[in-house]
Amino acid sequence: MKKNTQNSDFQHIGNKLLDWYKENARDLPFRQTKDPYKIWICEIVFQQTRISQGLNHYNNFIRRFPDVQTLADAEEDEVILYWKGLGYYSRAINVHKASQQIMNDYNGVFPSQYEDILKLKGVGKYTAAAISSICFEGKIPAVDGNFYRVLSRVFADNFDISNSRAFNYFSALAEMIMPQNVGDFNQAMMDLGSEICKPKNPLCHECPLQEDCLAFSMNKTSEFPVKTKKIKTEDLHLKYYFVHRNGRFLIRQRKDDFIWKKLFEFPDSISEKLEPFSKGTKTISHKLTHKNLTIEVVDVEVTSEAVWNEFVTQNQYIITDLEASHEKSFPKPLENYIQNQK
DNA sequence: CAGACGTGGTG
DNA sequence: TCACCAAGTCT
Repeated sequence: MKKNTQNSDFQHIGNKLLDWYKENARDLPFRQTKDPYKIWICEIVFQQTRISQGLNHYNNFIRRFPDVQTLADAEEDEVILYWKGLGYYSRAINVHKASQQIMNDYNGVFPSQYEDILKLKGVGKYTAAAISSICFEGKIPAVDGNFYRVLSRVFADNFDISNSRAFNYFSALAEMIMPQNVGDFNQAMMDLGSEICKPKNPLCHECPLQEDCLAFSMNKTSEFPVKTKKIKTEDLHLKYYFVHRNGRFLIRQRKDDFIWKKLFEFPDSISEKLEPFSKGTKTISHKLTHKNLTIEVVDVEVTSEAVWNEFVTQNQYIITDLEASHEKSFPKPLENYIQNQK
């Protein structure tokens, strides 16, 4: 406690940040509440996701699932549906499980202690700190990519952010500049990191920390943060069959622990009897963080009802159509393929 | 614990 | 164009 109130040469930095935040905080829907449920959902939605990309998903999610009870009572597939197009779909599965954890373990009351929040599925150290500080006056820095970037620049610190100890390292730095109001401090760091201290071409002339920033004084902001580990991508080839008849087509739910877990997809094989119905093939290229996908989709229009029925029955595929498919969550490239059928 | 997990924006 | 990155967590 005391280290936050005295003996810190750097705490003025945190206070400057707070002053800046009072004038420059972004007006976002989750900024007007301390409801831990809403803050939690917001923190999960915006993991590795820009505000502009996730804002509609956040609003739609809160409208449909306004509280823990509603979310816990929902079907998993509907929760995943509300994550459609957002990516990192395990987040949807995890918030659903966590809502049931809250119902079972905390009688539906969102836990207020950092250690309890941390036990929730899908909630790690960053998110637990954010919820704790914003909703319950916890005094823990919510160290994320913005903290890495801002702190490494302010202190011209070349600690490698790909190192697994980076979280602890930058947490200690954060505590040196952290003021009493940690909730606003954490949110101020996020706003500064995304609006001013951007990865490329930071707006240093607008930055409240400019005169404290060592990287700026050395004209070396582009050299921080240091990140040695490069992402390596591999090529992957997928093949699907768009098996359809009279406007209806076949899908199934992915069950494995590969990409797009629990999302829906097309059959990836057909029987010999269907092969004569194959028409054209379309090739889609789709990039993931770690994979360059090439997806081949074969259009199979089944003009024989007997063959269609046999294939559906033997493989237990789900029959859907353009309209009903809106109620299912598909990977983006398959969603695009379906929309192009119109 | 290093690698996997999505999508869209950016320079 | 394409590598990098954006409010991380899980295994």
